[in-house]
Amino acid sequence: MSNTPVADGRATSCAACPLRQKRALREFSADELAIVQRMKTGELRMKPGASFLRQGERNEHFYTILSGWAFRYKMLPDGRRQILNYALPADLVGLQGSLMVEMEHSVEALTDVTLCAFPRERLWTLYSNSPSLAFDITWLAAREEQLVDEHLLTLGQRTALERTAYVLLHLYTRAEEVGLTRGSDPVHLPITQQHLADTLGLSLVHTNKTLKRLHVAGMIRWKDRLFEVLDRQALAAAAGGDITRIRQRPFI
Amino acid sequence: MSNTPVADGRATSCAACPLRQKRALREFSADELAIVQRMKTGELRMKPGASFLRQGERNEHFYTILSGWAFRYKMLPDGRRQILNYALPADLVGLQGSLMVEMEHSVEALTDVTLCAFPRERLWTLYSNSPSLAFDITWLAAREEQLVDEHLLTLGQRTALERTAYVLLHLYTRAEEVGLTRGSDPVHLPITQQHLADTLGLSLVHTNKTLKRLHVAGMIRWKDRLFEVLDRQALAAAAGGDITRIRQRPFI
DNA sequence: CGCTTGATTGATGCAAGTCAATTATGGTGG
DNA sequence: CCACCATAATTGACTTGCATCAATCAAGCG
Repeated sequence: MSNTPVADGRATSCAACPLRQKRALREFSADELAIVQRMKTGELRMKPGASFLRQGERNEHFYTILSGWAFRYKMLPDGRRQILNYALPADLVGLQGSLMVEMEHSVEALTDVTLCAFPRERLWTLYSNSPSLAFDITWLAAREEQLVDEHLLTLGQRTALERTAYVLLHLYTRAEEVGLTRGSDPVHLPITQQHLADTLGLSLVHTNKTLKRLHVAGMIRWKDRLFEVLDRQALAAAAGGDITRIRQRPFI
Repeated sequence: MSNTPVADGRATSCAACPLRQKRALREFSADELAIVQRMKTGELRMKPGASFLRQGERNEHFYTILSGWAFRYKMLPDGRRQILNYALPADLVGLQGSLMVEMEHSVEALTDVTLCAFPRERLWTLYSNSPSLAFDITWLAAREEQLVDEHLLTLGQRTALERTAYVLLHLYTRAEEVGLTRGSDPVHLPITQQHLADTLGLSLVHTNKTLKRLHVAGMIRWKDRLFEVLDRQALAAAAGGDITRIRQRPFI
């Protein structure tokens, strides 16, 4: 198999994928690159607020996030919403809907999002042609579950203050991991307090008051979508332990 | 490859695996059966209360539950415990610990448990030799995440009464799926109210009082480890929607 | 028979929810 | 340029769902 970049009308060739540069992501062989390239059908752009995967619907593609932020969520019939997790660049979304009959959650864009699309049928081809990539996909699924496990511990056992500290530190750390911190500290955190409340399982008002406590204590600054950790030690302590970091990770 | 059952000192041959009978589980080809058989190193028996996979430790095996109940949980340094999910026959546990460096949660037996053990290195062999089984493993990982997602919605958004109704209905349904209902109705539910409280993220006392409400309303009966759904309609309504059932599922 | 584990119940307190009003802030059309 | 509107953040007053504390009861069991 050739390692020549495939030239085709698509926006980006996988060999030139900007995500490949990231230190946190594992290297691909030329073979693997070619397989992913052949599986990719194109790119998709989403506007903030667009739900591109919806609970109850069958989805024909799954996606890797090339750029932007999104979030996975579930809703109850009466409108209560629980945000399950956030999806950042290099994260895989919609895999569940490709394996099962239909999606059991929805995914919505928070910023302009660029997605790399793979048709669900070709997942099977990938499993037949590349055990290593199949392994990576399982790894990503297991990693996602691990994050949800941690979130579950947070909602079930931590107090409002601990929860808030934990989730903020978690988001900050993940943004760092994929190089979303410009320069030193502040990250662009494209969520409202309502999103945070729906993540924490708290009311909007109480979320606001808890944030204020963290702010007054000098641990964080969050203004105009810019988020800054001022005292990581203290924030980690308030969260009840630091965040589990991932060394090297695969992505498709 | 032969479809003759492999005779070797092990307790059960995979071809004769009692779980194969279950309607809910997908059929295996002779090839697949042989591969699983070769991967299996033996069986393990656990006593109630034994934690056979532990948070922070590296585990050399992952397991399929052949019989019995177990639960996955995480703990905070100060002892607070969150039960993430329960593991019933045909469920896979410890996969995460085989993919990642170490376990991020623990698993403890609730009853006598028989496990089918697979060494972590052979997972790679399986991915190389059987795309279909690799696919099944990913399916199981995605399914587990789906269950945790639902649980997260429950803890984040549902009230104590809704939570309790939901989790009980969930457990009952899953027990049904793998044929744990003897005769018609009552299931052996091998958990204490403390387990349930740690699952729901509620205090023991409040869990007890909420159970009583469901009992008084004539929806459930739970006495001496025997659990019965008396009014499924009402219980589902109290839970805020019925449980997502799975038609056909794979297992390893 | 006393010990331990689990279930049950009442009294009291507090963390978080709800209600309601006010203050930015930015967009937009007259 | 400004009046108008919608979205988001903030704050105070009041309410409540769930936690905590503290007994009591029931059942197995060595």
